[in-house]
Amino acid sequence: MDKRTELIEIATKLFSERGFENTPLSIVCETANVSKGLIAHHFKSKNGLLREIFQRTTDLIVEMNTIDSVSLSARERLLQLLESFFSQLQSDKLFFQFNLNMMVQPSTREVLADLIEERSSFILKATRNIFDEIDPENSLVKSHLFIAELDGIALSYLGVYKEFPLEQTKEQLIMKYSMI
Amino acid sequence: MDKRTELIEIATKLFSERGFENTPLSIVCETANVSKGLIAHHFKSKNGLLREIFQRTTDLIVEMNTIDSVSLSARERLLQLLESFFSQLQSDKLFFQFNLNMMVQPSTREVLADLIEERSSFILKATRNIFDEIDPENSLVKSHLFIAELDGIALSYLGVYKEFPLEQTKEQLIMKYSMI
DNA sequence: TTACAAACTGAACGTACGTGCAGTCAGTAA
DNA sequence: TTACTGACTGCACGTACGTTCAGTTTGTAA
Repeated sequence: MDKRTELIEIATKLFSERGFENTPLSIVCETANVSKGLIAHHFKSKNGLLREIFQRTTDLIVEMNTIDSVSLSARERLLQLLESFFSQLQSDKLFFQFNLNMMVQPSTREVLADLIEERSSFILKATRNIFDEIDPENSLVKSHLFIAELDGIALSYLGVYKEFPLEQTKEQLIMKYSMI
Repeated sequence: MDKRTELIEIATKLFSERGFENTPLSIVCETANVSKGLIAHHFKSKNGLLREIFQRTTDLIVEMNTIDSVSLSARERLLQLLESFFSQLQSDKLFFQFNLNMMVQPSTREVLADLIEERSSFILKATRNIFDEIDPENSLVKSHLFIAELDGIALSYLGVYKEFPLEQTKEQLIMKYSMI
């Protein structure tokens, strides 16, 4: 594999597991069997590497939210969104760990400010598209609440509550949003 | 004021604003006008300082959740909990910033593992007490969902969405949980 | 084969940071 | 006054880490 993309994959994993600040480049290099110089060459700096990784995860999110927006009712799209959220949450904890990390930590938030802004406004717009069809009057609040709900679930499931009942929560939510 | 508690207050603020890893002791000392040695003397280490701060915020949470649990119906307690959550969220952003930070960042999570466990199990138990009275069958799932909802709102309001409609969200939630 | 660019190495530099420690100073009990 | 304790200082040590850069290798087009 391309050393460049290999570096990105390895750094993504390490940054997710250990946090950005707590992952020295030396460990990234060790794991990838490259020299520090190569990272400078490809990404200019540690921050540069981070920004590229974050951008890639944004691309992934955008992709997930745009493939299927055709010819489905709002409720169907909502349920599909829930499905993909929960399956992603189960299959790729690190993905959420990474994103939560970046959003919450002040130092990374600064580095990524513009990219975070871009991503979150996209997510809000996509969600609002759905709720506009369901309850145009309150679509803004309901979108925010929906997003917050999912983020909160990820937060609880990821680290705080080891015994978080993911399956039952999913059922609850699907029930709730089926009757909307 | 006591230098010790002054140090705790200053460090709390700085850790909240800048994150733990990104706040060298030198800055804490500069702000408090003390030497590094004093921190070692009182708290043994930077981690020691962090643990004491975290413990104090836990005490605060416990206090908030226990004063009023007498002679009110479950629904009333739930609404009261919502009230105090939202008023706290508006008046003390840093409090939530700090706690989210500690929960999400892998390195601090490790340092605080036992304290986090202790705190979160307390919160779950307190919340479950309420939902046991409302819907014993699903009290576990509903408690988790409730907690996640609030955490998610804090997360959105705090940093990701500058224009988060806090007032309307509060109204929505109060409405929803009044009809429970 | 030559020439040039991109990939990549390795070592060195500078510095930022947590910890340890010897020592000063203030308060207090005998 | 003496002796003891805890608050507190200031410096220095060690080291971990990001960046830089001169130089080497690899790939590729002419």
